[in-house]
Amino acid sequence: MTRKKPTIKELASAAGVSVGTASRVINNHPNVGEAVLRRVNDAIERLGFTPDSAAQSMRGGATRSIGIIIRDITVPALASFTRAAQDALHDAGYVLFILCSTNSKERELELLEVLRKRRVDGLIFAPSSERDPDILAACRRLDLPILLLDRSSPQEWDALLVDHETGMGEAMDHLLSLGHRRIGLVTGRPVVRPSSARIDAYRKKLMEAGIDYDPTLVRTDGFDLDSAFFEASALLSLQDRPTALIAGGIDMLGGAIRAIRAAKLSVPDDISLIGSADTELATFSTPATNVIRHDAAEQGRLSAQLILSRLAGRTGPDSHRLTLSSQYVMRGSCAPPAGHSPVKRAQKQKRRGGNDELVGADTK
Amino acid sequence: MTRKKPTIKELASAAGVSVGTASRVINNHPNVGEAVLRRVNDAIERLGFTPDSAAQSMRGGATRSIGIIIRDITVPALASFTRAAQDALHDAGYVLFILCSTNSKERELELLEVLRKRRVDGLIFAPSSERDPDILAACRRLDLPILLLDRSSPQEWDALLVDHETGMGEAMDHLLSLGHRRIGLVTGRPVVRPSSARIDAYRKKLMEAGIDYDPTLVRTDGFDLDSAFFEASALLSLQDRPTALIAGGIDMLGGAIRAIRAAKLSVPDDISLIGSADTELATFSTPATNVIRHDAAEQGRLSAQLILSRLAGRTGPDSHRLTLSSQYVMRGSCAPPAGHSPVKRAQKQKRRGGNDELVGADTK
DNA sequence: TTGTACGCGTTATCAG
DNA sequence: CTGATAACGCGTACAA
Repeated sequence: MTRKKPTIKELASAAGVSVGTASRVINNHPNVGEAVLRRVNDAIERLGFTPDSAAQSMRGGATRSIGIIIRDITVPALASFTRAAQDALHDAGYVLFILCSTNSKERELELLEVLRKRRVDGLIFAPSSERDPDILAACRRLDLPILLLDRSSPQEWDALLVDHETGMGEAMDHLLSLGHRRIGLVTGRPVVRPSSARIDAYRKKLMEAGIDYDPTLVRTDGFDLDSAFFEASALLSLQDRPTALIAGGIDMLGGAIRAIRAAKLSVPDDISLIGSADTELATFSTPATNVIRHDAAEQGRLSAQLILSRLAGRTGPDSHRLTLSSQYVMRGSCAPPAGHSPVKRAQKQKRRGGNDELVGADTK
Repeated sequence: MTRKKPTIKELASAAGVSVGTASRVINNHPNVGEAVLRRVNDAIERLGFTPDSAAQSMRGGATRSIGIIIRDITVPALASFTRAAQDALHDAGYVLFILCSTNSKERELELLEVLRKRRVDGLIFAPSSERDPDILAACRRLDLPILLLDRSSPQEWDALLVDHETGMGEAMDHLLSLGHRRIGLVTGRPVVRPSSARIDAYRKKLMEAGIDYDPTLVRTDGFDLDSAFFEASALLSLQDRPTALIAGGIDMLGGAIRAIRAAKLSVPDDISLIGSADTELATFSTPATNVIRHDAAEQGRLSAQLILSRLAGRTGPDSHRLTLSSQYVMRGSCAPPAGHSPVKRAQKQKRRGGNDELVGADTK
């Protein structure tokens, strides 16, 4: 039974070689004698030797670890993202420090400090604001490759972006074609791309349909479930309340549903509903909820790939940006507004709910 | 703008002191001169100095990091657990390496190796089997404080346990009182406490009710959603299918619901349904699903506390174990079996679904 | 092909 | 109270 973690010195003496030779075997350098190699490998096996990564980091500089700061690992889409990124990084020999910011600036700064101490080799980050100078300064002093998650600025860093516009556009098209003219939108504050992109697409589609933009129908606060509940409730208690509601955040559908229930409304008869991530909740709600879907796991894999490629030596001021598509998935949560002449045929199909679903155009 | 990460040597010379003094200031040792202290702290601020934790680990031994190996961070209850544990550990100055095993033995061994290299100070672990000798050996060679998550053996390690018996017992009592006599149970393989405890409680309650135990009604495979779907489907396609179904795993409710839908059955009229974690899905499903609830976040906090206390010096062969209660939450997913004389009054209340819920006895 | 010796950034010990 | 120095485990020039 092996006791304490053996050092390379012990390994060397056990194999009857010098530490230099032992090190060469460990990192399989070219010039090692046949017999010596076997002897050392044997000892490695016998002692259960593993190089101490702290010491390695100190010598070589790299820690083979990268950090991620996200809002909350408790949000299903973010968990999927993180899981996928971690798996990919693991395969490349990296470990991932997963840190949750709760979308708080103070906490973000604190976590950046943690990562600085730990000297991670890279950072995947979705800051709570794209323009906060303190956060940007803290990032810069890290002096690391950074991959922004769905944040478009600053331009100097790589970014993995989601094309919210397309999915949102398809969703709006659908609602408008059903006859909705008052469409509520709850999302995060527009200091961050996912919100602003959604709002842009929302306004654009309204304009195309010749409908005036009514700012009271767009409520922006946190991306979290509680904010969603609160803001959705506000919309639903308007005297001229919207006939459709879009939850513009991956964790907001639950809050919206809760608000709708609290208002004793039913989906889709009283109000049509669209969510922004394809979760268990969206699938199993009754009726199943239409969502703007994007593949979180794929985003995680690609993020890992992007940052690894950067770590692998790509350097210079040219930043890489990757944009992933989103698509609108129709299920049973949308219908013509009450009092509107219904398009029976199409509606019946959609209302069947559950497994058979229609995916919007941009499927490829 | 601070460039590279400054070393203690640079800090010392910037402050005009020796590295020894600098170090003393950093770790606020008692004997430091008033003026020198100010001078050094000033330089720390100015340079943005942070001690390199790799170097610290090398010197002191401790890495101030602890590892957790869990099934899948994508499972909501596990995400909540992990998040809470991480927050508590963060407050104590530790970082948490979150690693996902997918309940695979090979992967577990691989991840244990990762943690060995990284020299974490402690491990929180829910192994896929309580008795697998390879895993136990790998754990032992880590030579670390280990906290088992809902695993009762081996006894030598601390453990945080969930009292599945109580919640399961209450659930069974409810079903039996409604008149169910054929109750299906899908759960994980009984190589692990959560499964075996559930099965034990299930059998005990049946026996008390004078009902013969029918092994065809208990299906054990993975704890994951797909296994749940598959095993639940098998139960539902029995010629004499159960009138109630318990999903005995924190990630299994979705699979059970999917199976029920695929079988074109409806809850609770055709079949009563009980889940094992209080998730969004359980809350927002229609009808809202009865669950056996336990507080994952609280478990996370307590786990952190337990392992910290162990790290703080508690030593010796005496292991600490903490058991947390579970409780049965009644909502709208259970009813008397079809054809059974219904208890109308009680049922109506439960069927109202949604927010008003009745919590089982053990509420304290 | 192999061994020796130095340095990475810290902290702790020991003199002064 | 402060400064110099050894040691932690490893990789790598450089020497043999």
